[in-house]
Amino acid sequence: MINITFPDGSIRKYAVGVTGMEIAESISPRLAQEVLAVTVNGTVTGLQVPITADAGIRLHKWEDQEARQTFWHTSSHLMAEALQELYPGIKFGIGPSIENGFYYDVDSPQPITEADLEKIEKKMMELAQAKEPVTCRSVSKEEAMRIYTEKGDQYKTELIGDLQDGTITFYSNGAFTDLCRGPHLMNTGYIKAIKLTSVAGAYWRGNEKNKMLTRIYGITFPKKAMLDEYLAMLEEAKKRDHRKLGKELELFHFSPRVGQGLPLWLPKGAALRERLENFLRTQQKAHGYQQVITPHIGMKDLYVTSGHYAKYGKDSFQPIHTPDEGEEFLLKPMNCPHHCEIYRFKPRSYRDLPLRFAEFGTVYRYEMSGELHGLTRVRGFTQDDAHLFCRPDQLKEEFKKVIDIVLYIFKTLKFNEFTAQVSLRDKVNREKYIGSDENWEKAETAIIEAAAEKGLPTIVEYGEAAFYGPKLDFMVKDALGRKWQLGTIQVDYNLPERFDLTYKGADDQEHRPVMIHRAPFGSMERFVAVLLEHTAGKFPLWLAPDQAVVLPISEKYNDFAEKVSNFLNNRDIRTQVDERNEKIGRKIRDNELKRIPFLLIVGEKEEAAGEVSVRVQGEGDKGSMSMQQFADHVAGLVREELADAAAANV
RNA sequence: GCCGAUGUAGCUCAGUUGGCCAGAGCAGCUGAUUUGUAAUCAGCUGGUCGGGGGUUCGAAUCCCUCCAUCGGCUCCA
Repeated sequence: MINITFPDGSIRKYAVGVTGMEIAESISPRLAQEVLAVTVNGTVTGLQVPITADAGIRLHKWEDQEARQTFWHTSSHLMAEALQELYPGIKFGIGPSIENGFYYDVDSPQPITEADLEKIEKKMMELAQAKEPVTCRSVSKEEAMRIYTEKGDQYKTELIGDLQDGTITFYSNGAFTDLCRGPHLMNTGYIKAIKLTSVAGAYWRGNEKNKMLTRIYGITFPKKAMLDEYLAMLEEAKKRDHRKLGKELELFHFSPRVGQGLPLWLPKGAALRERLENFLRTQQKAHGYQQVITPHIGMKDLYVTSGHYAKYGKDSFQPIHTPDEGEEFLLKPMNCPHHCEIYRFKPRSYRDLPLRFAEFGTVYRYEMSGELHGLTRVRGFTQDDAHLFCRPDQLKEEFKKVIDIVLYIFKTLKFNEFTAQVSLRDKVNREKYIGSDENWEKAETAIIEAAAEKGLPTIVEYGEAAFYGPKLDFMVKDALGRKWQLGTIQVDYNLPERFDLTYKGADDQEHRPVMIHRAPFGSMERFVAVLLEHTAGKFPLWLAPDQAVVLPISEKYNDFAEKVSNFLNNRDIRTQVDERNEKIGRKIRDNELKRIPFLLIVGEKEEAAGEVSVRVQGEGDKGSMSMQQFADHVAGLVREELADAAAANV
């Protein structure tokens, strides 16, 4: 007998070799129906796998991520089974579960397009309804290799080559057998709803130089209703797409004549951006930053010195030549070298440090055409950049202060769900980075310690560092759950060396400063994009391009409406008048759709009393109040929005 | 850049197997209406059917090519 310990601490005895499913059945038939996977001693496994020794277990229902991952992983095998039947000769790459669903990379003799998905879904459904059991067997590396070599499968043999003998397992469902670590569902019958979402190309093993395979994405559910719900959720998310909202709310526009990836900010978008910039400028001023301004181009040599040219030069916009071809300039792809030259303007003393140079610097990068994406990935954008030059002993404190600014901004804008990612060098490919190991280690330590001391939960990613130093990146998701890097803070020992930056220490010796690169928004473009998707265009009051629109009942009250508008604009409440010759219902509808926070209806009553009738966006009529009362109300709300965050910024 | 899909008026979309001067709603303009809390009525304007080339008696529709967009991959200083 073996002891099985449950999460609540209770212990039951079972025969050796009991499976997760048998345990579930022994507890209740209902549980046995709902359970999809089991964690045994911390490892998720299939319910069909025998347990041979004392163990702690947790049974997973759909609500648990572990159950869904197992469910989707089996779904990818089910899809593979269907594909194998429909496309004889097809070869398989990898087919994992992902955050929402699964995919399988395949190399098919005949092309598979979106038109084929329905056919594949139908076949999958057929196989699912057969409730084929999923079985597992261990094989030796030699045997595994032999099986796939016989099939002439270059993909699986390559994968097996990287595996250790004794750990190799095959999973089968119906006629399909796959090299796989598991875990899997008991059988394919759990899968009741199937949607293959898209086909895409994907390089084998993620390497651009390898063959491109066909990746088929899908998602499955144990109930039909859950699929419908999921699809409805996707539809909702599409409504929040910043590209759609940007058009509807007249914030920005892309013109093919200007060029792809080069956004044109419309008046309302520019107003929004200006608010954000002013907000940050104010913060930075309070934190001892000084604004600087630098040109949009610089001599090529500047970027050769910084090392950026060697790294990105050939993939960038090509140099601009002077008419006599004597000199070469680059469109500024980053601000750091310019700020280094500002540092070099005069000899610096240890007493001057830290120096904090901030600039809303517009930069241009030649992103490959397929990488462009709305405002989140563009070729011309403005960084809310700053470079902090400090003494080594000031580094950690400075870094922590920057974390404070980033958190303050996220808090104010209610980005409550973000991931703080420590981006370090690739563990193997050290040649992609410049600078000494010693400096890299110092920089990495500074970041990790500063984050820890701020109590900031972080994840660590290798290979995500900038080529000159490690970063702390703040990632936020868009409406469809895609992660984007917004804020970034970077430690750099390299550029100060390359630009030979020094300061005179108290010891009368020259010393090397450390540099912090930071951009709390990341870029104005990307930040506005993510903000749009988070708020669905309902910006906080302090940011709304128009805070109130006055709606006269008829043209007779246009003069009074004008008066109200002037009154409010004089009190810094951004107000417009809707003077169109339309019925009030129409004006309300149109301005509600434009997400105007306050609509002020004025007619005979209001004019006589000197009042406005207030409607709150999405909430309807709130009754009337005097112009002064309304102005006070709005000012109070704005103060609250900004003060809340200030209070949190200890 | 790579794989796949899409591209019709400022916006959202119809356009049967290739066949009369290419349609609708919204927006815009003009007029009527002077309106009380989510779309007043009427008329008008507006389109090289993404660009270029080809097939055909005839192309929005079929083929080639380029451009742009969308979903991925790769990349992201």
